[in-house]
Amino acid sequence: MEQCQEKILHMSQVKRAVDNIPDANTLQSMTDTFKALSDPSRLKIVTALSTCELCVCDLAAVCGSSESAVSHQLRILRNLKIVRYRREGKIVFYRLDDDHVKSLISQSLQHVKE
Amino acid sequence: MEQCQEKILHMSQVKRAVDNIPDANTLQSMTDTFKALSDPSRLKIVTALSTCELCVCDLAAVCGSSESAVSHQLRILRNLKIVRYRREGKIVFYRLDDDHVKSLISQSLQHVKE
DNA sequence: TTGACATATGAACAATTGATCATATATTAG
DNA sequence: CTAATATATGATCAATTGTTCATATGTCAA
Repeated sequence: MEQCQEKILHMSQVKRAVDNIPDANTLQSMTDTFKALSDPSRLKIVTALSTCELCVCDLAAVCGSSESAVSHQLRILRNLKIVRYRREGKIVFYRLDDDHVKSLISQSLQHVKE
Repeated sequence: MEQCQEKILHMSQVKRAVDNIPDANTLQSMTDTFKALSDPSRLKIVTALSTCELCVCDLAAVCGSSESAVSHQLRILRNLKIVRYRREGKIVFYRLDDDHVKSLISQSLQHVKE
């Protein structure tokens, strides 16, 4: 191990690679975003919302899970600014927060379809 | 709950949303891809590899973790076709498998920078 | 062949996570 | 106000996951 640390094969590339890694906070936010999309229930919610806004009740029907479970997942997505919501009376409508999320979905779709 | 299932607020949207959700296998592959990027160690590896190819030894140095740990993570990334490798004597060089991964990284970076 | 080095893998353990159930909050109707 | 409905949240528990350590494999040099 020691030896290996000392004779890194491509020092300049390693340096460049290290410089290219985002700072710890940014990296953490990025992994949080990916983690949010790494659960089938949440990905279902997000892909569903990529067509139009939906309320919690509808999302539960779409995902085939309980409203409580959906609500828990929505909180995670909300905290990560992946979804926004607006209240209309008793109903809360959710939609995607920005277009980057749509991009993430479509890129991953293309990736797995190869 | 029963009641809610029966009076879905926007039936046509729900139908459209359901139709837009990829089939189970595709969805699983997508979540696997996101999961792969949802770990700080693996995201470090991937962002490092987005600059140039690197060997396991270098990646360990870049990530500040053991070569064993890196190797374990690389296997996961390999299985998901996120990275490729080529062997040159004793050294194994890793690089990103395709450009979709780069896109995923840059999109998530833009997302968190807002 | 043997020894050294780079990488890979298996097992085990600690930490994280998603679902469930019960309960709480928010809004409207009456 | 109270009742009903839609959503949110807290606690618990089972399942999953990343790291570590030990060991195995693969490659080259002598």
